Amino acid sequence: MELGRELGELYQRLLGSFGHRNWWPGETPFEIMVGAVLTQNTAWLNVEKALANLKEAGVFTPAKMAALPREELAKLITPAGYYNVKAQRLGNFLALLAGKYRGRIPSLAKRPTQALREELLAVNGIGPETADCMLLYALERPVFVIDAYTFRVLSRHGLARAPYDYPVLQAMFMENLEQNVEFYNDFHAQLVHLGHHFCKRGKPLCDLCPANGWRGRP
DNA sequence: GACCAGGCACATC
DNA sequence: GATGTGCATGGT
Repeated sequence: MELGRELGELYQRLLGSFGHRNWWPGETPFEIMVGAVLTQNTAWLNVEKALANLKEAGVFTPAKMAALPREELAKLITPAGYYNVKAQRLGNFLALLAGKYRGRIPSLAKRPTQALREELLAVNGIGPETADCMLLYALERPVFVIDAYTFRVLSRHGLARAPYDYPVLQAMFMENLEQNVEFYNDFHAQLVHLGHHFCKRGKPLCDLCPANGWRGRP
């Protein structure tokens, strides 16, 4: 049984059930990158409040955010939780952006994917998921994003086993599927949607789960 | 009032 | 190298 085919069929079934998810919510690459940090272990609804605060305060540009005292930045992003940690992490990212790219996302976007990924991972506070969200959703690079939902859904569908291992799971997707930005974008979004609404602990298996009727065909 | 949410870094063994 | 812990708000 071929993994790529199985994953592809899972995607088709998700697409058929939910339609295109149209991710990532956010109007600019910068907004998506900031959102990627703010959403770390945090419900998106709270991230939206923090983003709205930044916009209302008129500081939602790389230069203005970088110039903001750390406590003021923390105050604005309070609704997103872990606000002290995240203010520091955003500061670290903004420092990379300002220091190496003159605060310009288009300059940063000229870097090749792997080099950029390593630069992002070198920022304290940007781990693999945050970096890959930035690469896929803000910069449109064909990088598959793994997260807690991905692992949960795959486990429940018998396609992955503990322990949670980011590189292993990522390779599962990228070595068995076509490396395509639109596809990766929507597939990950579908997995989050499924995990969020149906594939939860304490919930019965949804009709997309193998144990509840799904046998690998859409 | 518990439990969870689109992680990550760091301490400790 | 594996395991545990701090960070924090807001919705269900």
